Amino acid sequence: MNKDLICPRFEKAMNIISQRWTGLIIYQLLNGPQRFSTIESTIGISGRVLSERLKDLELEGIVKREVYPETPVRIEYSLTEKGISLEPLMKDIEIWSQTWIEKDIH
Amino acid sequence: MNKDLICPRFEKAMNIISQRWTGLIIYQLLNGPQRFSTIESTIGISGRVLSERLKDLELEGIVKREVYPETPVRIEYSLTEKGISLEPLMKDIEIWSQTWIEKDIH
DNA sequence: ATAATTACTTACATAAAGTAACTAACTTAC
DNA sequence: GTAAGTTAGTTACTTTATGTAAGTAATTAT
Repeated sequence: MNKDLICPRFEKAMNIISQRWTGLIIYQLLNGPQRFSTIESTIGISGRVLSERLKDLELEGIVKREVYPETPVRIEYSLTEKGISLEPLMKDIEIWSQTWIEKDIH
Repeated sequence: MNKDLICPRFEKAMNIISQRWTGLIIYQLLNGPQRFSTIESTIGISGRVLSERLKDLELEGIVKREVYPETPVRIEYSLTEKGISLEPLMKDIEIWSQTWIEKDIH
């Protein structure tokens, strides 16, 4: 009885973006390549879930992982072209939040 | 040690949008007012969670609930001005999905 | 030898979501 | 008038996701 089905591609995109933490990780990586511990402390995600999310995002082709064998090892996460293509979307959320979300919300 | 903190308003907005099902509910309501059972079957959410989400979205001022005392009762959910203001964002996700998500993904 | 660093992983606890049956209020069919 | 149907939920219970805190591997510094 439901006339208008939801486009599966839209649904897939929404599932990626709307997974907990994913948006903040991508937003954070728009500032340039970053290491695990930086992302972890900046957005306040647990290491367990960050590790999981970065793997998923790598599989989706949104995030790229690079190893620099220094001491201690440095691993940098950055956005691929596909990841960077999400920037306008992130900016939209930013702009929306500035209009519709109150200043004093914690 | 983390220079760039995340803007709390952005974070709040992201938390709303990125909560599971929220995006699809809003997207669905862009087609106009709809009743509980229609949303439920169109996006494939469980009644338990839909009920919860609609309450949250009403509290956020994004969704409006209206009762029509017919038989059986008709209750329509629709977007407020704040809700409608999310349309450009939804369209961006739609456009992004058309470029970056494969056709044959289920 | 001990401690420190980074990028994880593991085991366990808690919170969120899915499932399916149930309810309230009313109407229509038998 | 009793049973069955309708919508918009709720409730109890199960499964899945996330949080927490400790542990690991590789390497260097003290």
